Amino acid sequence: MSDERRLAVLRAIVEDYVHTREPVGSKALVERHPFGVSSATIRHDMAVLEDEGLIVQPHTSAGRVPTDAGYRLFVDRLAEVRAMSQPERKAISGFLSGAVDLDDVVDRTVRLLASLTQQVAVVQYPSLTRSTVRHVELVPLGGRRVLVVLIADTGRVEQRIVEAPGDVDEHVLADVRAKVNVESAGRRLTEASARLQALPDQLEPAHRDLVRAVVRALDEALVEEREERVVLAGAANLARFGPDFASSIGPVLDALEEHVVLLRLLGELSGDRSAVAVRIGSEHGHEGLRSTSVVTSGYGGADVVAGLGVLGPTRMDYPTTMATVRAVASYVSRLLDG
Amino acid sequence: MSDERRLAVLRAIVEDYVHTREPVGSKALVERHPFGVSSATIRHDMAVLEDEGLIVQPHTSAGRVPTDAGYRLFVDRLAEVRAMSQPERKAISGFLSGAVDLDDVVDRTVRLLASLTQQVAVVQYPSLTRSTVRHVELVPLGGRRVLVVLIADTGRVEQRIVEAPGDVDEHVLADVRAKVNVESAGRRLTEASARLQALPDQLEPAHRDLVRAVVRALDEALVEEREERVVLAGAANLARFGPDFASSIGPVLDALEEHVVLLRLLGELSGDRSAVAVRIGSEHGHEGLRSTSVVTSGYGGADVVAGLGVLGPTRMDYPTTMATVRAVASYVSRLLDG
DNA sequence: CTTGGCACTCCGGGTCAGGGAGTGCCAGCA
DNA sequence: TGCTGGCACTCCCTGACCCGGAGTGCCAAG
Repeated sequence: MSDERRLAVLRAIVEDYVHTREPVGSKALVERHPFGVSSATIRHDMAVLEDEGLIVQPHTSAGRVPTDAGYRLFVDRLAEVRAMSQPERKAISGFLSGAVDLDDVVDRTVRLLASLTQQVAVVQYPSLTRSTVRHVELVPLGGRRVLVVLIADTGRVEQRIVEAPGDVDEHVLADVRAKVNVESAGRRLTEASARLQALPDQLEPAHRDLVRAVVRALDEALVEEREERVVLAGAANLARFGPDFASSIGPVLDALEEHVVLLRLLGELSGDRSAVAVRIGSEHGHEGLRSTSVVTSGYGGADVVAGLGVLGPTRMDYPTTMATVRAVASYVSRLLDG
Repeated sequence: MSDERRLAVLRAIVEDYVHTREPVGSKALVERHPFGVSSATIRHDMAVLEDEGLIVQPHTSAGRVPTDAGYRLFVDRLAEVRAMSQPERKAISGFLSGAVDLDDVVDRTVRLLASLTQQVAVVQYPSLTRSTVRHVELVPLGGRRVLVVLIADTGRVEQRIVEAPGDVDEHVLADVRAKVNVESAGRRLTEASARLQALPDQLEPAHRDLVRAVVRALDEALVEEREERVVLAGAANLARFGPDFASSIGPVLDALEEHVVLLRLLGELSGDRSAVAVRIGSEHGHEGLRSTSVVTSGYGGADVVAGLGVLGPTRMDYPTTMATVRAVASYVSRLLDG
């Protein structure tokens, strides 16, 4: 039994199905691919592939369609990741390099991904946890209110307004600002958080409550990560996935609105975070995303800080999509490093 | 010709159609509504209403469906705006009052609107142009880079990083900061912008370039308004609008992603900006939104600064939707004022 | 102005038959 | 052992057809 040909058949089925969107039969297969054997032989191979759970037929006497497991095998062993052409690379770097600030980078990235892949794109904001504190600024807003601004080295800015226990004195605040910066500037966020915890006790009792309030606000921004923002684009492409997808569109939109779900998808990157990861159909535990696949990659320079990716039908062009995601991730990383 | 009854018929058709989602015929109409006349009479009225362009029949020998003009008349003259019940009001204010900052207010508002109306909700961030400057902060980031932070009285914060012509001196920066604040704090943004333009010339030539860079950054944030952000939620509800809506879902998602379109919808508020406005079907010029209606209202306290609203099928429950939008807008306004 | 009656239209669902695509199996062959 | 052509079978899809129901427009009479 030619193990090799069977895999070639699987690959052909995946490719044809992605292309035609219709179950592919043995006859059509031998016509389009030079296997050098007859359709009967292919039928035999198909029967075996079906036994192995890699393909199914929607009805008796219909062509075959890949299962999630089939796509998985295709991705793991059969797909040659397509290389991007020179013009494509030019277009990507050109479009991204026009960005003026971090928000703009994220915005352009997500739109670029959506339009290149014609799927739904998701980009996570560079996470705070892995980056370092560049500066902390405290701005008196009058009365007892103080604006706390945290600037990370990724260019990300977080702000909180805190209510001090009593009226805020300019000079005291300047003093606190200096001390907070000494403890946190240049350090990893988690480390900064730890050092700040000890800060109130080192100061005069009269200022402790103010410092506690400030530290609490910083801590929220530093540790809680609750502001793990994601941006998405290309939701309209869902409608282009075809009529067979129409029934899933509601649940998928639902899932897309739950940013927690998206963050989980982006966060669960295996081993090498900067590699492209693919999760197919039911592989990600979410019910509403059963008929979709997600192609993700980490990005953000040497120390990978966030994820981006696209979501499309399980019946997607994996090689091209993976190539695009990888290329975009690498360009964004380069951009943020520089 | 009983003009009055004809309008009652129109109202009944709208209400029944919204409820059943199916063309409504003369017979079903007299069964459900106590007109006190026979179906033949109603048929006559319907023929007239059709002549007037208020209703149409999808095919010969089908029931009638309201046209955009029919809905328009319904909204303008026939709909009693439903009052919200006490528990509903409680729920709204309760949910909104838990917000911790401006982002949170906007976020909660849009989600609340979406879940109350089961439609797509849109909320515009309070606009900068109408508000005043609370404070401008300049933070040296080391080397030639300066972070410019603009705080508006709405709680909104804008930041820009500028590249100074040369290395930045702490004291010079403090001086510039003080001068900038004198010129801008407490003033309308447009006014602040104007005054800042003149600032560079009043300073020592050595600092002019730095000041110019800072002023340019502020001006971007102040005048360009390019950051007119909108947030939306409930896109998944599009799938619930029914199968007859399925074909429009793609174009609508497209339109939703073009924030410019949404801003236009929210911005075009007539006369009394705090009143509820309704735009039906083709009334808003956008092709992709032909089968949707938009219910909007301004919000943001005495000086209305932004818009919010919902988007749903033209076949929507206008009275309830309008009541909800009005209630939410008024609660958010109260919240931001306090 | 309203009403009952009537003829007419058209949609939607149900049935039915035929063609096509695809399958599984088998016997024969290299 | 593996490949092949042949064959019978299954099932979907399409189009044709028919029928019932809901709805309409019109009309003549109250």
